[in-house]
Amino acid sequence: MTPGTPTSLWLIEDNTTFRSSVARGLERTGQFVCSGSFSSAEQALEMIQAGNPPQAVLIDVGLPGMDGIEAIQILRQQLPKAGLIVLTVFEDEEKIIRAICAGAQGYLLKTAPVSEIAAAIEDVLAGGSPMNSRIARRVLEVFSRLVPVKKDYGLTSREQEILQQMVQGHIKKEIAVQVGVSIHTVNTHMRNIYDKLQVNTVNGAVAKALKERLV
Amino acid sequence: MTPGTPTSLWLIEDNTTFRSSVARGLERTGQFVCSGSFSSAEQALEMIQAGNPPQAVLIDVGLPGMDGIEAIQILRQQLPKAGLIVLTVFEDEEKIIRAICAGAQGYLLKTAPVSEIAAAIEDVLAGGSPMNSRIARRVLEVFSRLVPVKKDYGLTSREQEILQQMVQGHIKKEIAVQVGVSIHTVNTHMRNIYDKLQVNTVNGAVAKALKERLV
DNA sequence: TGACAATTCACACCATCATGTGAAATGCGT
DNA sequence: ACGCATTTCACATGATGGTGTGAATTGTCA
Repeated sequence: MTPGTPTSLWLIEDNTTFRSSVARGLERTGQFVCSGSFSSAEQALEMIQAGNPPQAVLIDVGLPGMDGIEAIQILRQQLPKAGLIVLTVFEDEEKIIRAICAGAQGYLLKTAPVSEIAAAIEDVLAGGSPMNSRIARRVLEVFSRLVPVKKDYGLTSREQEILQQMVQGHIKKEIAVQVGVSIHTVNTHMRNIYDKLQVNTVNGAVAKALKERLV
Repeated sequence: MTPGTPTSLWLIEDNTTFRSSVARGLERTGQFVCSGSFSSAEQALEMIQAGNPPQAVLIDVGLPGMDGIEAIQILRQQLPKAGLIVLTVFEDEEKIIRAICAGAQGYLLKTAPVSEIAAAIEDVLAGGSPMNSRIARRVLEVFSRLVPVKKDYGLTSREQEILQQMVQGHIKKEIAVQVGVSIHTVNTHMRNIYDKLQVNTVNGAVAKALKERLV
């Protein structure tokens, strides 16, 4: 990046001291110019109307007033071309997930040094998604929970097939027709499934199947 | 990390030249010792039986023979305590996702310098998930598409509570005791839940609750 | 205060499920 | 050829679930 083309930034952060500190640190590199500095999301959103959009936005999700997640959603809509980086203390899993789903492209901790923040901004604008690795771990955990590794309870293919039908909300009678066997057979398979999964109700089996992605 | 406690590593990579190069580079730091160096996943899996498991594994997913994804799954099961880092060329999205779902905790490009690989290993063992930022971007994109939007079926708090109990595999009688109401009340709530979720069996409700993260 | 949602409880009927018990056919590997 | 797992089917009984119907209480909001 040549000194002649600094990247324009917005900072949204209620802690004025911290905000100024980051702004000064980033500007000192010569790579950035802070064209907006706001203590609330509302202020930043007003500024959008005035034009002159930034190339990247650093936003704290623990803001007073408007919910940080909501702010990210709106910024993503209003500034589709801008890089959007969340700068935060270590949040709970749910908040991280929601921020990502809202459209955040980077996720850094406030403890990150200015050099790391600067690198992250460039990274986001180059098509990457810099993330603190501990946050990344959380993301991957949730991610793989959505599609976890199949545990092996030794279910046979027929048992898996019937369990899958159960997960789809069908009752035994329907499954019998669907699979093409008698209801007695379905009954027997269900018993064996219960034994193998160590449950004793349909809902227990369905819950276990979905939680552990057995089907 | 003191020089007296090097981290034991396995490298699984079919390109012998590259593998040796990485091994030498990592050992030269004094932080690591390559206790295993394999050109196929099969070889590594055999070694597991012999005991002496590594603290971390670097694996290429573009291996000949056994599918790299499958290898990761088995390694994750057999070496649950080991850090598992994928070292690869830039793969297609589907492969990245599957590797992560299989249990990979880090995802680096083969072009990464040894210093970055070394840092990544330490990072994984410290509870992080270092990822190349371009790969992270791909993950976030899929992620934000994959995570279901929490639909609002207008379940009341009591209904949510009872649905949650159902998901845990309890039967109505048990729920009545647990929640502290009569079984008739549980019955009524379940009816309303069925109406709202548009299902008519427990397993249907449980399935919907888990699939759409209602509980 | 009156409308409305949420929560609670009750009875009854039939459907469905869980479980004990028994048995037969098939296929696979040793 | 023999054992073993898988899959199939059957009968029976008590427990549990699903649904129609009705009603009382509580709290909230207009």
